[in-house]
Amino acid sequence: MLQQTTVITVGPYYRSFLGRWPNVAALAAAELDEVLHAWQGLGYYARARNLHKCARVVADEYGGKFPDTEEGLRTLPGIGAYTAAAVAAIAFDRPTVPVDGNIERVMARLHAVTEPLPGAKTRLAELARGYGVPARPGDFAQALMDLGATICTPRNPTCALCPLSKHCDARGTGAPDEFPKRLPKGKKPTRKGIVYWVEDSIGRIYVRRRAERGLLGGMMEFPSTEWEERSPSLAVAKRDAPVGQAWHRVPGIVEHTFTHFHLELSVIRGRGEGHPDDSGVWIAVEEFKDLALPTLMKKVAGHVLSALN
DNA sequence: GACACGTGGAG
DNA sequence: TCTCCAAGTGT
Repeated sequence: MLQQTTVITVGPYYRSFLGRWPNVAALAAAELDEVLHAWQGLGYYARARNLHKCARVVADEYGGKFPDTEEGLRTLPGIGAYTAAAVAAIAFDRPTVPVDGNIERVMARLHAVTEPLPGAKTRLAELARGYGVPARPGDFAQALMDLGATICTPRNPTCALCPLSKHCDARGTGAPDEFPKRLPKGKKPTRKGIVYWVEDSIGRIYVRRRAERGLLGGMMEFPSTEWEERSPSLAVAKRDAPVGQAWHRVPGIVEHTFTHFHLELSVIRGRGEGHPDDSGVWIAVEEFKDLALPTLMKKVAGHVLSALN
């Protein structure tokens, strides 16, 4: 959960997961659907699929016990270089140094590394591991991460409180907050599309499941045209609708920004029936809470519902 | 190595 | 309002 996500955001999800699935066996026994639903709003949904798959691998192939080496952990779904090292060090006291974004920043400042990220990753990891084998690997890692999270912060670092300030090369430059250097980011493209909000004779809405892989994988959605640089015309959208007829455009636009592109969606409302899609279901608005609806789709629903009032 | 992959809080 | 970025991983 903490991969690319703040502790504050994760907290409630973590407690909810632990309450509902207190151990690996319980999570392994859960349906992927339940897990995705519980994950909704947390983002990076591949993590939810990996977590679930990981629980099943540990339950089925490791007798419910996690491998206790970095190498063994590394083979599990969703566990990469950082998490394998972090679990090995913190849970199993293995002599290794996980390197997360916090530690990269601390090292970049301590040594005033001018090479920009992401190219500098290898160098920063070498620096973090260059202090010798830590006597208490878990504490060493968490000390550095917490230093980064609370004092050596991305903006406005509190150098006056930093136990390492006298050794910090970036502080000597007078602008420690300018480390680590980063390559300039490219501008995000904008994509556009048209969403189909289709209602049946008793007021239920048509939703379907997205493909397992890729963007919002496995989450539920309202059908839409492709999202491309140019939105299709309304005529084309109506012609290609997977379900529905008697369309009316809902005024306004739904906007959402993903990691790598902006999205602008128009919505058309229509009436329909039937099951054009294996993964499609008709569902009352009141039941949306039972679906794994990503934030984008909640915005769409909110947009349509507010337009009706 | 580069890119895809969400979301919300902070400044 | 807008940019930045967070206990990264998989392809």
